[in-house]
Amino acid sequence: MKPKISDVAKRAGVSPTTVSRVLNNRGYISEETKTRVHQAMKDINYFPNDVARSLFNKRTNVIGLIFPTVANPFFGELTFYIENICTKLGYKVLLCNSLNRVDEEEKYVEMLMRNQVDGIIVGTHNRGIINYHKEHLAVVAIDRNLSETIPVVSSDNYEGGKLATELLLKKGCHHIVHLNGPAELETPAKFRRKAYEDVMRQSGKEPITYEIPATFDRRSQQGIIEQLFDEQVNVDGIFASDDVIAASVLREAKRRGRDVPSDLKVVGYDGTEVTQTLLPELTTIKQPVEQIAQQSVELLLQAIEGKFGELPLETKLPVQLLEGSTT
Amino acid sequence: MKPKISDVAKRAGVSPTTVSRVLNNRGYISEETKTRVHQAMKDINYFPNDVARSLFNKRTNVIGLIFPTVANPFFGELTFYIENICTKLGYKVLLCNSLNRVDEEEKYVEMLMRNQVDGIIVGTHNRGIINYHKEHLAVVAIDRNLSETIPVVSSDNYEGGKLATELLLKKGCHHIVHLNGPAELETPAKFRRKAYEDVMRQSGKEPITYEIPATFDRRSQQGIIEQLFDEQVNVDGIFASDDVIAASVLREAKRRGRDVPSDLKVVGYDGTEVTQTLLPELTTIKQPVEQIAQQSVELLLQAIEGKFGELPLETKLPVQLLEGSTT
DNA sequence: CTGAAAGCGCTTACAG
DNA sequence: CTGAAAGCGCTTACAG
Repeated sequence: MKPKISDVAKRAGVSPTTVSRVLNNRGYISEETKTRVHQAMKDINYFPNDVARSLFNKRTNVIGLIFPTVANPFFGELTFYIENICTKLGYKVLLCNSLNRVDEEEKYVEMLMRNQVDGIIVGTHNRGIINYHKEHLAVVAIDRNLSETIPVVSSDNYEGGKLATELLLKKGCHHIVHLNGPAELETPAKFRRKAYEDVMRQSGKEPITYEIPATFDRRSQQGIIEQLFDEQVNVDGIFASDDVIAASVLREAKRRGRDVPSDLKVVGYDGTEVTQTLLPELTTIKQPVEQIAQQSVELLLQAIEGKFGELPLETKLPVQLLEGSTT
Repeated sequence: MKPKISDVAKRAGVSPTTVSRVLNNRGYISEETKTRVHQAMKDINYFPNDVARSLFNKRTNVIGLIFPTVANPFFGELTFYIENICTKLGYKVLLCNSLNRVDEEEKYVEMLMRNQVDGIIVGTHNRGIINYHKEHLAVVAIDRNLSETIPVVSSDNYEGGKLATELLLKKGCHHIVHLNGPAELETPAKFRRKAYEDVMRQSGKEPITYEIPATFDRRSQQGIIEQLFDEQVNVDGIFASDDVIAASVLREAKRRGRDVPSDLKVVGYDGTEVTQTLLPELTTIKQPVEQIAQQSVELLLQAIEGKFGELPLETKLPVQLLEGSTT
């Protein structure tokens, strides 16, 4: 059996109350008792049971993370930073990969509620579920508009879309196509699309957007990309919704004998460390991943402390154009 | 206030005991009571508190994951699969990214213990800590020998190292260098090195291994790679310890005007989806990531159920050579 | 078929 | 400075 507080108490010859006080450094305790208790804890290799503590305190110091998949470099890196920051601040991270499937997300949210997490950071697209439980839940969204009252942290998507599109124009592209997630998702990524469309129209060009399903399913992504090449035979510039998609575009281009960048120019989005290492040639818009993590956690902790009204509903962080050799 | 079982009981006009029974589907309850209780739960939007349940049951259904960093595609993908499998089986995942730092791992293990996780899957190198707590802990290691009694799941590292080295030889390389983690870590990856050395010696060549620090620190990785190129001026084949390192090698080769594959051939290790998409040219040894996840979770659950003696201490899963254009 | 009581391991007023 | 009691929200013998 694992030792408990009463075992420590017995061995130190004090009451459980006193052991608890030593543990929490609360109230006055004589140095001598303190030492005896500490020694007893060591002797029997005692560790406090945080489950019991949480039950009493109504505070678990656990936060839930719901992302499509940490297998994607952007979410992997984001999760890494968030977890690190949380650990430093005494919070633990319960991880959920929903692949953007609505039914999964529903189950995850319920699971997190049952486990009494103090808050949730969400990077998936589902609006309804969170709202439903809102009263009891501190929530921050990353790059998703979940509701009118949930703070959103994101990169400056409009600026990113603008930088990407302007670069392609500057480099002489005439027939530029954009790949983006489904329009109905209402994510701030729609501002990437908006920027693309604005810039295109300003220079008298017709914007064309192909929509990639949100399910992170390679096959359907590949399908859309092939469709794009099939239908847009004159395409000479592609602004992809993320770097992995951009990589698939490069691959398909190669397969079709299109030379990059002379024949076709490609810009991605995200610019994670891994992408930068594996595919440094890719021109991309770099999101400030660590800053996004930092801001999200900070806002969430404030929400947990009950400072709802004072939280900024929108936090836009600066992007950076990284020019490689695909443009 | 969140509703609790007694609130449900009051509204349904029964005792808390009965509500608990309905919740757990235990014992005989009249259909009518069941319906009334369910209705009451709906009415007041009741969710069971799993913290209280865990306290009573001495079972949290949480498992801890300790990996260097989910920002690395291999661990990101592995974590994705593990989390998905766990969720299907009713387990939740508490995530820890230690970057292989021993002091962090120590803190993480203690944190997981305090949180009464049912088991831990470890993919970091530290031996001591886990042993210390062993009595109370179900543990499975991925690609790490943590102790003589902890089951290890890994890809067939020897076979992988053999395939990689033999391919480089077959392609006509004379001066092949291997990059691997620190030898003192005692990970099964040392069999990659062993295979490399065996194959080299069998063909009358001198094996040369450069050691990459385990800290996932780009700068020091880059330092070693530059050192390799500086010192091994005739190098015409490199077998890297993972795909990200291999990508850095390719980059450095380019910087130095070495043409791949005519001038220098490169083989990586891991072959994750992301690598395959971002850098399909890379020849690599593909680990069966999903199988590794599946096996690890299965073994851990068996360990949790107390079946220690019967567990295989070594599970080696088959690798696959993926030939790209870097060899 | 249903309920009152005790207890999971901890903490915090309250009393001394 | 220290301890006995009550309670966090749940579950499970035990009794009826």
